Amino acid sequence: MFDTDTAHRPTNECLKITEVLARVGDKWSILVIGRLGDRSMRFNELRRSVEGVSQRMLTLTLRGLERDGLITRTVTSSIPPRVDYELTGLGRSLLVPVEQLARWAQEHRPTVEIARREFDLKMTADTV
Amino acid sequence: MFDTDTAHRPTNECLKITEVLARVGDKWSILVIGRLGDRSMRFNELRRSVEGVSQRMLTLTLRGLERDGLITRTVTSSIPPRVDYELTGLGRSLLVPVEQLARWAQEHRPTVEIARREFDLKMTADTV
DNA sequence: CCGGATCCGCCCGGATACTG
DNA sequence: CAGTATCCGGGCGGATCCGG
Repeated sequence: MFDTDTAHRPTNECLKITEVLARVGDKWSILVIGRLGDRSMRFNELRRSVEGVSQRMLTLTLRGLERDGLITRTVTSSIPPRVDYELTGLGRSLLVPVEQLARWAQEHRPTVEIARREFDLKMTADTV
Repeated sequence: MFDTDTAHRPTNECLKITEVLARVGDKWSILVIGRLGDRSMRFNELRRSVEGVSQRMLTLTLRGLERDGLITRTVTSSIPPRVDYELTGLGRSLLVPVEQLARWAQEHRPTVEIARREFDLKMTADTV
């Protein structure tokens, strides 16, 4: 999979896709994209909303998303200055599969947590 | 989003989901899951297939996936020993949204790359 | 209010060597 | 073949201070 043909060309497409997924896979990116799904937001508004993200990481994440054309950054030169972030069309299109993934996570989280506990129990049992 | 209600409880569900997504977001996990989508595979078979993954990382990735109940690990004690990895039902269910994400990446990769180049050009232009 | 710049701890992840 | 153990360098990410 991750390829159109079943012959499975090893690296060609796959690596490129990985590169793109690297952005999505990033912890903060998904959360930020999720927050911007409803409406555009300002920097500190996002900062408070995501909660747990440091200023540095939020900045870097936003830069990355902007670089990939997933969000726009509009500066309003006023005092105090104002910067709004908003999903682009591309960003909104990404929202669709991301939401599906989120739904999967939400739906199967209990199952995963049970599996984790079972696994951890077996491990400690083996060690002891 | 990432929440059932629009009231957006900040941390409760969201953090848990992030925790689950952490596994999916992992670079190797997605690729391994993708490989196992078709059929079960042995360790070194996977190692060659994924291509780029180190032995250590493949081991860690497989442990994580097994811990989360996404794959099974069946040992056949023979000489040489044989270990097969296979997707569980849960793992296969995850394959669905992951494939959608992969499709998105495949479909929009050119757009993203163009955006990146444009962005980088603007940056260097500003710096110079 | 929105960042950039810097310092630095820490963990990820590769390389290597060794077991069953 | 399928790992575990160990070492270690690079980069991620937090904290802090400063600038517009």
